[in-house]
Amino acid sequence: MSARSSRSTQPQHEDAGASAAAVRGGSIAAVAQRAGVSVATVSRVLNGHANVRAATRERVLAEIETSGYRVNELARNLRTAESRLLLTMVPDFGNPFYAEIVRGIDSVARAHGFFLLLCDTGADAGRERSYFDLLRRHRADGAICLDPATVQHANQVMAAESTALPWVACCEFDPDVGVPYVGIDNYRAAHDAVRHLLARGRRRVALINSDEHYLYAQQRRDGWRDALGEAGIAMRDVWRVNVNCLDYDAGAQAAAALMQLPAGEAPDAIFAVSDTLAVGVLNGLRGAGRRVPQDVAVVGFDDIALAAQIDPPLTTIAQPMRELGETAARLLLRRFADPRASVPGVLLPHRLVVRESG
Amino acid sequence: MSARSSRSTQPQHEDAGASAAAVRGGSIAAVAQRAGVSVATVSRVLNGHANVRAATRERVLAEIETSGYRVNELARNLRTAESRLLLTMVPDFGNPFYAEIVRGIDSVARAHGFFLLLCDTGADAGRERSYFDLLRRHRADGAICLDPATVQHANQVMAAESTALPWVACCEFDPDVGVPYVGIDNYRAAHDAVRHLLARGRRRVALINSDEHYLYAQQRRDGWRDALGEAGIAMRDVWRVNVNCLDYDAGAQAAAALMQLPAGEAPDAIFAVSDTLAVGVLNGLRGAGRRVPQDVAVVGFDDIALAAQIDPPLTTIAQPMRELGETAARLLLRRFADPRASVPGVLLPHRLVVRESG
DNA sequence: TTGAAAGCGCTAACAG
DNA sequence: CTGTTAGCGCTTTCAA
Repeated sequence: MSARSSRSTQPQHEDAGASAAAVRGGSIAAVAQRAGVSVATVSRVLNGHANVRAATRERVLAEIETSGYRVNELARNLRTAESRLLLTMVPDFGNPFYAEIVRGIDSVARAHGFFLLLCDTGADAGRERSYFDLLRRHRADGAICLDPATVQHANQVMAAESTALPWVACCEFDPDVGVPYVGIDNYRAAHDAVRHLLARGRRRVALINSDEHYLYAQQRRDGWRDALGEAGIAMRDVWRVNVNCLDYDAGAQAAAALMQLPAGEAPDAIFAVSDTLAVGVLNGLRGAGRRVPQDVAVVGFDDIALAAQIDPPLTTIAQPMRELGETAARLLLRRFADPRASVPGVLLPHRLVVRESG
Repeated sequence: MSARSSRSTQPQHEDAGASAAAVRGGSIAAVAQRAGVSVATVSRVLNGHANVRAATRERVLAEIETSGYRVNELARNLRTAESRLLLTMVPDFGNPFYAEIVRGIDSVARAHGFFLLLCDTGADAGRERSYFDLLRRHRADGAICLDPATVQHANQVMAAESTALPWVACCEFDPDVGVPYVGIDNYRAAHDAVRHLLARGRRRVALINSDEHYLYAQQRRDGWRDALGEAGIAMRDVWRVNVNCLDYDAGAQAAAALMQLPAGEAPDAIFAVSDTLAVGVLNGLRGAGRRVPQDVAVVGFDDIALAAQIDPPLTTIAQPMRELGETAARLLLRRFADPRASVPGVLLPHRLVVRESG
C-alpha cells in the first residue's frame, strides 16, 4: 500500500478494511493506530477525560507530540453541533465606540472558548440584512447586535422568530420585545447633558442626533427636549439636526449648518450624540470662526479615549463601553447555558464627564 | 413514532430503518423525503448545479421555502474541508489605522464568500502566540497578520513551517522569508517625512518610533537618520524615543519628555510613526506650552480620518489602508487557488499629505 | 479502563 | 436527470 491518494478526499474503496486512507493523514484514527489504542481513547485524552490510564495517556500524548497532530475542529463542530463562534454585528467598527465594546465582548468570549465572527453591517449598507441567517445555518452559536438598524429589523420583521434566536441587543434595544439587552438610560443621559449646559448659563442648546427612527435617538431627543422644557425653554426645530452617519464630517457639516442661523437663533451650545460627531463639531465651529466654549459650548457622548486628547478636551457623557460588551457576551453565554431562562434587560450607569468644551 | 427525542443529538437505535431521527428536523434528508427526491438532488439545487430538471428544482425550492430549511454549514464545512473563515490578527483594532485595513480585508473576503475571524492579539498580550494553530486545526482557511510581533514570531520560531501555512503578512514583513506580504516602503516614507521637515527649516527633528525590534520601525528609523545625515545633521539619541504602544497617551508622554530637553537640544520638530501617537504629541506639546507648528512642527503617519479634523490639521504620511487590506486578502485568496504559485511581495505607494502641523 | 460502532448533515462519485 | 452510497473526522454511547 503506497502513500498515493493521501491528498484525495474522495472515497477510495481500496481494500476491505475501511479507513485505509484515514490512517495516513493527521486524523485521530492515524494517531490511534500509531499509538496502538482506539480512536475513543485518543478522543478521551484530547478532551481531558479522567478515565484513561496514566500510562496510556502518556503514550497517546507522546504520539500527538511527535506527529504534530491537531484536532480538526470542523469535524468536532459537526459532531458537537456547535461552532463556538459568536457573531458580532457592528454598524462600523472603525468607530472607536464600537471598537471598545467589541473588545469587551471579545475578552469574555475568549475566556469561554469562543471566537468572534465579525460583521460590519455598514459594509453592506441596506443590502441583505439577514445576518441572522448565519445563526440558522449554524455558522455561529449566538449573536450580539450593536447595529440599531439591524436590531429594529429583527424586532419588526422577524418578530416572533427573533425572540427564539440566541442573540442579545446591545445599546439599541426594545424592552418590550423579549430579546435580552444591555444599554444605558438614554433619556436620563441626554437629560443630564443638557441640564449641565443649562446650569452653565446656556440657553439655546442644539441637538445633533442620529436618525430618530432608532429608539435610542428618540430617547435622547426626549431627554434634550424635556431638560429644555424644565428650564422654561421651548425646543426649536431649527436646533435639531439629524445625521445618518456618526463620522467626523457629519458632525462638522451639522455644526456649520447650525452656525448659519441668524444671530438671535444660533445655538450657544451643541449636544452631539456621539464623540466622533462632537470632534467634527469642534472642527466645524473652528471653520465658522467660533470659539469653544466661549461662543459655543459642546458636549459629546460616549467618552472615547480621544475625547480627553483633543483641544479643547471634550465634556461628554461616558458610557461604560467595555462593560457593555462584557455584559452582552455574558448575557448570551447565560442563554446558552439555559435557553429557556428568563431574559434580563440590563441598564448600566452613565456618567457626565466635565472637561473644557462645555 | 412520537416527536420525542427530537432534541437529542445522541444515537437513537430506534427502529430498523436508519436516520429515523434525521428525517424530522431540518436536515437535507428531511427536505428530500418531503419533496419526494433524493438527498443528492436537494444538495444539487442547494448548490445551484445545472443538472436538475426545472420542475424538480421548483418542487425542492418550494419545500425549502415552506419548511424554512437552512443548510447546516457545520456539515458542509466538514465535507468540503473548509471553514470559509479568514483569520485576521490585529494588535489593536481600536486603532483606526488597523480598523480601516480590516475593512479592506472584509470587503474582498465577503465578496468571495468568506467571513472574518477576528483576533485582537493585543488582548492576550504576550500570552500564547499560537494563533497559527487556528489554521492547523482548520478553524480558518487562511490568515492575514497585521501584528508585527506575531509576524516576527512566525518568521523566527516557526521558520520553515510558517512558509507552508496559508497566510500573508500585512504592514510588517520580511521579504527574505517567503511569506507573501503587502506593505509600503517604510524607509522612503520616513525619509520623505523628515526631508519635508528639513525643507521647512527644521533642524532638530525628533523621532517617536515603535519598538525597533520590528523591521518597519528599523526602516523608519533609518529613513529618519539618513534624511538628517544628508542634510548634514548628526542624529542624536536623545531625539529618538521608542514607545511600545501606539495610543494617544504614549504620544503625549513622549512629547512631554522631549520637551524636558535643555533649550539648545530640544527638538523643533517631531516625527511620530503613527497618527494616534501624533495626536497625543499635539496634546503633550500643548501641556508643555508649545505652539504647533510655530515652536514645534509635527508630522504623523498613516493619515487616518482624524488627522484632518484636529487642530492643527496633521501633516502626515498617507498609507493606502483600504488597499493594503484588500491586497492582503487577494493575495491570500490567490494562494488558495494555487497553493504552489509564486508568492509575490507587494509594495503600495505612500504619500506625503501636508497640512498645518508641520 | 478500553474498544467497537453509530452517526452528526452534507457533497460528490458512480451507476443507472 | 436522478438516486444510492461512501465517507469527511470526530464524540459518545454501550458492551466488555
